[in-house]
Amino acid sequence: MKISEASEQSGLPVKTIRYYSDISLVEPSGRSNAGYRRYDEKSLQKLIFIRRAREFGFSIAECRELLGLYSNNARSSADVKKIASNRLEDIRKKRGELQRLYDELSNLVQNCRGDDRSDCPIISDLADIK
Amino acid sequence: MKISEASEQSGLPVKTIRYYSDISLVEPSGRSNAGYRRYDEKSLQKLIFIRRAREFGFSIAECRELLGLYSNNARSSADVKKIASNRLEDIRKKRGELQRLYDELSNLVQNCRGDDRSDCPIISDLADIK
DNA sequence: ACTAATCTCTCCACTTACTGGAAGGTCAAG
DNA sequence: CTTGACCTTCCAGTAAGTGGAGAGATTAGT
Repeated sequence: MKISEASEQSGLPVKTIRYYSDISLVEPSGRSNAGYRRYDEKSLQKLIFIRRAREFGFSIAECRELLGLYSNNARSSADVKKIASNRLEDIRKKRGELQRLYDELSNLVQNCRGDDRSDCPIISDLADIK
Repeated sequence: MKISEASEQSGLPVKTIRYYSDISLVEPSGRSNAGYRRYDEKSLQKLIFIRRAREFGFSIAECRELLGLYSNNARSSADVKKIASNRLEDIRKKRGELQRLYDELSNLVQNCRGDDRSDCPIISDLADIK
């Protein structure tokens, strides 16, 4: 199939698929006479794999690693679990930070009258005025 | 004060302060004969303001906007509240996505034995194998 | 006064993960 | 045979900095 069909099937933009080809993350299975990229089932599966992994927040570097494991039947599930656990830990941290942020900011917004007066606790707090 | 002291006082790296100067976000109050950036109390306060706003996840563009409001005594607290509320909405969304992600991924990790066998639910799920 | 260490300057390149656009080649339909 | 949709490569830009090179300035110690 051509790149546009691979795009439809995988849910990735054409540009992104080309980009993955450029960085040798997912190479097309071949090229037509005119130089058009061809994708077969296997390369399509890899694209889908990457799309999902990216949705899970894995970086391109991690995707590359996971893809290696994915293609390697001799992999151990321990290797995969390690990468996923690291990612899980990242998410845990980010979630905590985000929550703290949310609490602080919503507190500020609630204390702001939101009228046409110029005194505003959001500005004051950002400016660190005691 | 020189840039290194502004850095200490504001909690921003020297490089970042120079960057903010380059993009005209916070200009130094002046330059020494030798061309060294000088920062006074006012410019320092702006740097601190920006650092805190960035910690709250405001983009540089939003910081620029907030800084305009910060410096403008004729601002209305409604303007500020609007920007902050948008940001709050972003955080709410991101928080939801992150939570969903966390649940899915932790489910996968829990179902993975993590031994030296090659079958692994994390890989299977990413590959979208039913 | 001299020297060495520490600043500071500008400029350039690199980062992540793409996205947009220009210029040009290819292919199928009417 | 031409039109329009597709494909190619290459160049540039995004956000928000970080890192380093090479050169000038300042400061501390002798």
